[in-house]
Amino acid sequence: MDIELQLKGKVIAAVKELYGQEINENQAQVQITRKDLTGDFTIVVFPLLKISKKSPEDTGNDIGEFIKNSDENVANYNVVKGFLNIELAADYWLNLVNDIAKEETYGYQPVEETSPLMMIEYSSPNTNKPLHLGHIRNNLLGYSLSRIAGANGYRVVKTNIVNDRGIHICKSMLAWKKWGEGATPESTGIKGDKLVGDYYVKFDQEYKAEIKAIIAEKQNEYAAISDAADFSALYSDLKAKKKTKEGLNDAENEQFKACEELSKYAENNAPLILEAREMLRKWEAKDAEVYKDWETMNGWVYAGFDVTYKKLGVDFDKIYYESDTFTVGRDMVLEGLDKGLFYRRDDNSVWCNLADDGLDEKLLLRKDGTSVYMTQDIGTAKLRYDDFNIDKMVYVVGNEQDYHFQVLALLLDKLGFKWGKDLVHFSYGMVELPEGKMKSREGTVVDADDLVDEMVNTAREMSKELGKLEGYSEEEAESVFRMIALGALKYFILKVDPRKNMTFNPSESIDFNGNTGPFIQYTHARIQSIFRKAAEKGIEVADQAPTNVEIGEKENNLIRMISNFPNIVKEAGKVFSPAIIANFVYDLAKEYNQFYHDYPILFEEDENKRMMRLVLCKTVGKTIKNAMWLLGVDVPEKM
RNA sequence: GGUCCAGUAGCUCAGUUGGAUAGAGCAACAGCCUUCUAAGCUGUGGGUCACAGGUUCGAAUCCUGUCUGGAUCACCA
Repeated sequence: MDIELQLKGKVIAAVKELYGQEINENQAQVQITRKDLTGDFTIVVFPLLKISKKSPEDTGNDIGEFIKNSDENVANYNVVKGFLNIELAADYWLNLVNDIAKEETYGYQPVEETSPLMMIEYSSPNTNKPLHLGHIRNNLLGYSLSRIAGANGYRVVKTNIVNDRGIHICKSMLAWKKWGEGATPESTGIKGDKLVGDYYVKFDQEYKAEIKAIIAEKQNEYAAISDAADFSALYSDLKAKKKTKEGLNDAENEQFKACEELSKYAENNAPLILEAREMLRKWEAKDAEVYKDWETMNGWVYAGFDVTYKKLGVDFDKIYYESDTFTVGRDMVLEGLDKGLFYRRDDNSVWCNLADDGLDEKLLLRKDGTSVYMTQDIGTAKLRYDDFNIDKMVYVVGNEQDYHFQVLALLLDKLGFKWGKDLVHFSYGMVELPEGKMKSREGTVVDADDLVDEMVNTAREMSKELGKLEGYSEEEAESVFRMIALGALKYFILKVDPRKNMTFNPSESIDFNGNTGPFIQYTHARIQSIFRKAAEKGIEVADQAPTNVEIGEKENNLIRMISNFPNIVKEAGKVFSPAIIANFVYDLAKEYNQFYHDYPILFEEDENKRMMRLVLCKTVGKTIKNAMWLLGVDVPEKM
């Protein structure tokens, strides 16, 4: 029974009884009372003044009196300005605590065989680079969302699409072939994904050098810029100026065009890129040698990714590889072409016209018949649809892909996927450094493994300094350090509204005090400590609280907060936001710590009060644990 | 240029189905451990909610315009 709804009903009944008018639910506004005022729920009477034809105060008093007389849960009321504050009886709250105390999975809805199935795609790495901070946000969001969806009654399949194919892999492979001298993760002791990433960087460096050389050689063929001393400086100046309001004048425009043309020529004709493209062609033709190298290098990368995923505590139920899906996508597109959904241009490329939906034309197959990004996503969708009976598909992908997913939804719908039209692109913001975006060229990328390791080290140092893990074995202590480190990192990332860009300052390490994961974990550990002490003292904690006790202000606040948890879970599931859970559990922990500070628990002399507080502590602890679980964060018994 | 997203304290962020005096944390300063874990608690200072209009009993929240930042509009993925 939802007390808010019940009060709403009372308001509607009161207005009918007192003023003889039917009002709808929106006019009966019930909200939680501000903390600094007396009361539990507040009814806003302003919308009712036109009906009552009385002052706000009189209207409030009328309705308050009516509700007090007709609802046994209501103990009192008061009216401040146009706000009617309702106070509920202590019994009501204590019964609520006892209800909550009975439920082990408090806040979660049950999942059955017949529950709808939600597939959540996240992570989706390329196999040419190790995972970095941006991927961490993606992974943590995806993982948390999968748990939130589960708590909202969905069967969940966590999935990952690995972009293991394409020119980027060939670049790494080529550099390794040329300069690697047979290096392997074993021979160098370097983690597989890092090793492959190093060769990707190596390729880029050499490629840039070649481009520069070509530009130097060909610059004099472009009249507008032939006498420029520094090509790259000129080009970037022009680019910058083009973005300003002033724009470029005619002469500068000529120069700009020449720059663009020349750099494009150089980029497309550097020997290295030509070689890489040749390699991609060979791969598509299943050339034995290229294929073998590709499998080897990808194998290294997967081994490296597995380590990182494990470190982060995320996993998948089903992994797809683009190398398996892109041909399926091509077939789907060709099928769509037969059905007249798409069309072929003179140059043999295949397109879809989305003008009716307010969008552009979109390329689906290149003129040489090969797949693009979109083709691959269509193929992946097909395979997934064959494998699972998907009711809802969620893609956790950065907001830079907003347009892509808008198009994908339309295409999948046209191709007849029932979940296509309302697939969810869970679009999250970028992680930025104080100076702006992370740039691999400038070495400002924050590596995922390094970051986690650093956090664990900090947690270890801090814990040892505080010396609170006496009696724990080395192993047990290590697992607590890891729990705290990950708690700090995960909470730091998940507490921010996912849609927004967020800033991460690597020079200021992630905090362990204040609004942080460890603060919440600490609160949980504190609660468990009380129960250890209770056991020592021989106090047995009952399952249910006695109901014939008074409750204080902070106790009342706590009960109100935990009773709201199921609503928070629903809301988080509805709008796909772990941040809502994170902010809730922080407020709860903060409130609990105040209670803990101000109220004696084990030292309370009144036995009934003591038991009531103990049961309350138990429900708070459980709520914290369940909320943190939804974020993918474990809570320790001791820290 | 078109489209989308954002702008709240020195910094990082909450708060948007319109509601009361806009909240936390960090940083600064001042307190609280001979009772349950001080990774805690209490207090002080810090705000033109980007700007200008509008809608109304009431706007950080909704609408319009402007400014600023970001993303996107590829035969890259």
